[in-house]
Amino acid sequence: MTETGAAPAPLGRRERKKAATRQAIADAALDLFLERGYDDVSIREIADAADVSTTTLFKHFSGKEALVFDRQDEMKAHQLAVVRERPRGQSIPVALREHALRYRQINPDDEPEAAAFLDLVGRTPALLDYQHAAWLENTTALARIIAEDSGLPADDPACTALAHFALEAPRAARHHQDRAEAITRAFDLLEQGWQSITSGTHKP
Amino acid sequence: MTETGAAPAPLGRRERKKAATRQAIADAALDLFLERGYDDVSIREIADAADVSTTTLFKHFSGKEALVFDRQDEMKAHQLAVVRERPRGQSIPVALREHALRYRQINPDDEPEAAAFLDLVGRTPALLDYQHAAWLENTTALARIIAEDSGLPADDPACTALAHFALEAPRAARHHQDRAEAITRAFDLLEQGWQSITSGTHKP
DNA sequence: AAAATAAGTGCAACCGATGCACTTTTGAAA
DNA sequence: TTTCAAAAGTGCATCGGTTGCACTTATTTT
Repeated sequence: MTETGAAPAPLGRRERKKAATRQAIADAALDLFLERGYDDVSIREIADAADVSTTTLFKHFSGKEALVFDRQDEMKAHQLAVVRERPRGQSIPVALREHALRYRQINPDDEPEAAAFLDLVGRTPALLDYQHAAWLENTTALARIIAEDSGLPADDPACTALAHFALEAPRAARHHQDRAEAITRAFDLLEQGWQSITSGTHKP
Repeated sequence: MTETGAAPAPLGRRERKKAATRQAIADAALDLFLERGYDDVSIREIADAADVSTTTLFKHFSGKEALVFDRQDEMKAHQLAVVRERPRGQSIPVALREHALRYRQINPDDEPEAAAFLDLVGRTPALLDYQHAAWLENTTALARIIAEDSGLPADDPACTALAHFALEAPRAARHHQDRAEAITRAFDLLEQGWQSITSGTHKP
């Protein structure tokens, strides 16, 4: 009753509690994962650590992988923003390339949390797959942006192809020692092809 | 006692029985899958139908998906062969494109079994993912062929990128009504890019 | 105050998969 | 032939992820 303030947003007590529970679960999960590795932590353990039942856990998260990528939505939005707000004159493939390269460049001394997180994902195949699948969900949105930008029809298959390949580029570079260079070369291929398609060749 | 012949190949009784068991399992699995759908058939049912234990089943197949793609090895080999034995003068991307297009063109009236199989795979996400992963395992081999053919170093990232993207092309075309056209356009992008890379830039 | 809503609980169960100890078959050596 | 070791197969128990169901709370609405 005496609690007056603390209601800046239109969030009822209920929704706040829900959010808190969700956060508690995600935090507990990430702690355990970082400490012992993804595969060596069970759902039951996480639920115990967060002091909820496994049933409750699965009402908040669609699966085990989703516990790790709690904020994947933000990353996806960020990726699209990078393309939309790219410097004038910069091509879309280049913007995507820069984004891909930047993502891999986090300094362990600078951002230890982010580094540990990336490491966790990087050494867990299940997480790599999940992340990549989520990544690809941006294909359609990205294709639309490309189409708008180049004046092609919104459903032009070439736009989808470029979007898909660009999102796939980091994976294509996976097995090379120098990943950054491999990514660059993959994007070179795409950019050259894209130039040919959008400029010349159409009508001889 | 009266069984005299029937040992033309260097296959002992043992290996024949093993192969028979494996085949029985795969057949039972495919029958059930086609009849009721992949997700609605359990491993235990398949094992029962083939009259073996689940333990035995898993000694023959690495997982549930592997029951469906019993002959994936042949398909992979075939794919590489298509590239190696392509008509003189035909580029590698074109050979891959033709192969990709041909794979999708099976006439239900002509090859009902193959059609039913493709349909089963096509409507089961788990199987699509598994198939695609197996598909991508050809990336390295394909990259090597591309490198040899174009005189680039065997580990040139551009070759890996082209191989990866080409294998990815069918997926990029997934959401278009006219899949064949979408695949063609995706390969156009790759081919143009590849030409630019291999013709120009080498040594000015 | 009562009814409607939604969070959370507890439990049992299913499914894919694995490990272990055990029996049977089979190929070949003794 | 007898014997022996490897390999195939079995049975069972168990694990971890996931879901369904019936049930108790807490909060919101009427």
